Amino acid sequence: MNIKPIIEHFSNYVPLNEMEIKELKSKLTEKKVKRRQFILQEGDVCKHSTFVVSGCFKMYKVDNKGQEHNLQFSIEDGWIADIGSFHSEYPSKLYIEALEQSTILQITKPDLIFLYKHYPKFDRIFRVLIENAFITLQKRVLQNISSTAEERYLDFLKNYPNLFNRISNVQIASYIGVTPEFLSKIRKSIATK
Amino acid sequence: MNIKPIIEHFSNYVPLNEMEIKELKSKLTEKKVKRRQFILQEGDVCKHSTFVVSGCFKMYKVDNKGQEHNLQFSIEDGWIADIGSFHSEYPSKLYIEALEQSTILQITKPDLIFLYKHYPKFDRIFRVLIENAFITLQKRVLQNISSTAEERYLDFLKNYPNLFNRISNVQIASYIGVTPEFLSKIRKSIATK
DNA sequence: CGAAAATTTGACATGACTCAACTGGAGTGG
DNA sequence: CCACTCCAGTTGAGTCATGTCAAATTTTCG
Repeated sequence: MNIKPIIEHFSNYVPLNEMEIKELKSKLTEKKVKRRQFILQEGDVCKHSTFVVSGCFKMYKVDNKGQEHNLQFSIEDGWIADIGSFHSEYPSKLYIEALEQSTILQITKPDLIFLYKHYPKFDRIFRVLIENAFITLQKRVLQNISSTAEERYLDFLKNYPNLFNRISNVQIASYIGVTPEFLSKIRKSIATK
Repeated sequence: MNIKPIIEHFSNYVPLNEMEIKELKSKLTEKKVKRRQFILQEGDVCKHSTFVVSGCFKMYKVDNKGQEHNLQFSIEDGWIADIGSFHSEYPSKLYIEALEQSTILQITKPDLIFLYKHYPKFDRIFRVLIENAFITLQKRVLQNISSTAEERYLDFLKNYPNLFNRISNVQIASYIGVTPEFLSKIRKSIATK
């Protein structure tokens, strides 16, 4: 199991000592996931918080018309989980699906709580991680309520330059909240400028 | 200074001991704020994290057409701050304004960091607080990208039953991302059902 | 190679915005 | 207590942004 990526990831926030690394390692499980494979499906409780070592995931909701709405993408060095379900242990309304062949490291809630309890540094690390995620999400809400679809698309390209050439426009459309057809028209209109 | 509300608020997560209460108290500042008064304006760094003891606030962005877009409301027992600006110490793009005469308790970033450093329990508490805020915000994003304006309005009424009879429809419209005129039409259409 | 998915295009429908006008309180000052 | 203003809310006409559906074309990946 290669835990180097996650150790380096944490070290960006607070360096871990030997003991913390050892304990963390003992709680992590490595998994290989194929394209189109799910690591969470609607109705299941989200049992793991997932760190992406390599590959790409989307988390989305399916509405009552059967349409998918992307809430989040995660690539290497990112996290993905339905935090609401993970903490409350209620069934999730979301899906998490691999967009590419991926390698992940997972931790369960009891194991994470063990780390919080015995190594308070993890409280700190995850506080900062989620603060950053919160800030990102807040920007997205502001954009949703104040920008046109074209602006949201251009902002997506700017904010995720390493993503847009890796996922399909269908996925981007679902993320910015428009139909694929309309995104296609937006792209055409941008191109002819 | 009445710090009882904030102590009880924290105790919902983790009980504080005497020492922690004493230190917390020494870091908090109480303020009275009048209706329409700002506690944050665009261009200023958000210097305080604010706990609302009583009253009501809105946090919003003004777009380049001069229109306001409400990002968040906070009433008694809630928090409000531009967390991005607070942590990065960059100028904020947001306003925070009192909708009612209010009483608040504020803490600065250095004081909060002092608490984090010496009383790790606060890392825990604020991790949980922001996790909850994150979950709430995630639901809102999902709604924005998957619901009609009418659905968003009905959900607002359901999710904030103690708010909708306290703020104007102009404010609600700005929060759910429609014009006041269109909200008026939505309300009429709902009423005639 | 072949099937499935992604993308594009066009005609048409509708949700939501803009602007301007009007109504009806809730304060406020004389 | 009246006249006045100010703001929230409503209404309607016209417009624009975006969605729907169906079909043709291209790309991707197994």
